[in-house]
Amino acid sequence: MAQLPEQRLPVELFLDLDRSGPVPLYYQVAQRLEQAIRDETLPAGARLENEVALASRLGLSRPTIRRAIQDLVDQGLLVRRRGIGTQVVHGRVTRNVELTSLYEDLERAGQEPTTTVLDVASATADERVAEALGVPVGSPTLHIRRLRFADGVPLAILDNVLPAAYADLERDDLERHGLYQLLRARGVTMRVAKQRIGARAATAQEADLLDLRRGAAILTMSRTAFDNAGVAVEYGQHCYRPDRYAFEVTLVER
Amino acid sequence: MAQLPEQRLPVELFLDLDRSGPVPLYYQVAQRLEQAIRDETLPAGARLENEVALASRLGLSRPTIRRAIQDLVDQGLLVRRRGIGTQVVHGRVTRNVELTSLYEDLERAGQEPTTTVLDVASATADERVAEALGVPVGSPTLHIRRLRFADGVPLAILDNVLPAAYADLERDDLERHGLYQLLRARGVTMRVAKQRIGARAATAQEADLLDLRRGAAILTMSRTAFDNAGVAVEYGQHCYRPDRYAFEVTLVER
DNA sequence: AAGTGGTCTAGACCACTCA
DNA sequence: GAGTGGTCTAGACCACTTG
Repeated sequence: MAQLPEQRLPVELFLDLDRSGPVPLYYQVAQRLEQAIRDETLPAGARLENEVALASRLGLSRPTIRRAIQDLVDQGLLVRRRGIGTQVVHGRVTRNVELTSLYEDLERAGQEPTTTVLDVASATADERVAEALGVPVGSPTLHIRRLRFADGVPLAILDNVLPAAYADLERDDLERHGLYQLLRARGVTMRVAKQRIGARAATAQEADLLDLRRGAAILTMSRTAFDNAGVAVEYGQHCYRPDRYAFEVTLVER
Repeated sequence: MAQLPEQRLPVELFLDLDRSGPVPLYYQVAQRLEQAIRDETLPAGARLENEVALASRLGLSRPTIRRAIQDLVDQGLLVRRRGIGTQVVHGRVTRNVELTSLYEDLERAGQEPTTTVLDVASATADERVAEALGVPVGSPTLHIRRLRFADGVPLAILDNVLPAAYADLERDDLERHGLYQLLRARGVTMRVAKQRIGARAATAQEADLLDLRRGAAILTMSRTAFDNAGVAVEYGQHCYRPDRYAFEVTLVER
């Protein structure tokens, strides 16, 4: 595969770094590099200037530059080889799957998300829920069952269980906003999510809700999300219409 | 949620750090911390000793300790909060989904993977393949179609396309080893993979091969993998029996 | 031999949280 | 105010790749 020559990015790209604001320097650098990759100022295969030179040219220390580059490596945009250099990965640039909710994914994709709340009820944790949330069996919880539409077409059935601390979530709020939005508005920060993605045949009820034939294939995802204290915030079991939704994942070897 | 007291890990855990060998110090530290979490020496919710104290106690610099901790944060095992400290995440500890192949996943799970090669043939890249591999339309490629069994039960149909550089892959090798094993044996290092996971109904042929009813739900995954030069090595389209396979993914907010 | 990224050090100052 | 993680610096030495 053709090895493109080293690319010296114009310093101008980095002239507006803000050293006094709250945004870290490595983040500002990473943003500008990412932009250069996305608009193909740095095309696939291009070799980056070496770290030491780049650092000195931008007036930053090498660790700061390294941190910026590492972030892009972790996103699958760059590849580093010792003794060789840093290059832009070939292949289409995909958005990173961050810890977002379906609602936000749809908004970003320009599809209009709407929600019908099928059920909101207090309940106690059975064994499965207790295991997932890390609470004792029988603990009070809130069960939510929603139907999510994209541009008016039914897309997913969302079953969620939350610890009782969030029992004051209102039906109205859930119709108008995504669950993660509502949680964030109460100061909860989701930090880690463990997901399991599978498939199965739709039940009669699911097929009915999603406007599918009974027994049609559906995509399933179960997830437990944890906040920045490491405590489970939410356990969800979702199923999606596979003709309208898929998961994108980028894996990077560290 | 209960906040467990600070946990001072015994220095003994870290006494056998090897400063002369090729294994980085941060990696050795991360391994020992991970082990302590997995065997619940550090139980869920436990607070770690602060970075500065830990560094001085182990005779390492703070950046080295930070790097070790960061690795575990990226794996979803630890959570950090400024002004508060570092804690072990609640919830079951899951193995990290690394950039592995199905063959290796099965081996690690103790299921015996076997493979039937359905077809191996040279071909030229159509538009879809060209796009995925980043090669011109019409480029020579190698198509491979395999049926993968776990403990003798059909599990997945694996369709793969590779650049012509790997056209010498033998049917025999493919029956006996995983594709990624064979690639690694030729010095290829996979670094980045972009996957798309979905579902659909099985075709008659797929149902036949996987021992399912026609129209049964199957789990699908398409993937492009890139080597450490950022060049596409493999494009795969796989489908799985959903009653015997699912994808596990851990997401971490950076 | 020259050039690259990988690791490690020893500090410094800051922002945030809690009592 | 004391303690925590977050950022940043300016070096150093090493391992690896290429010519």
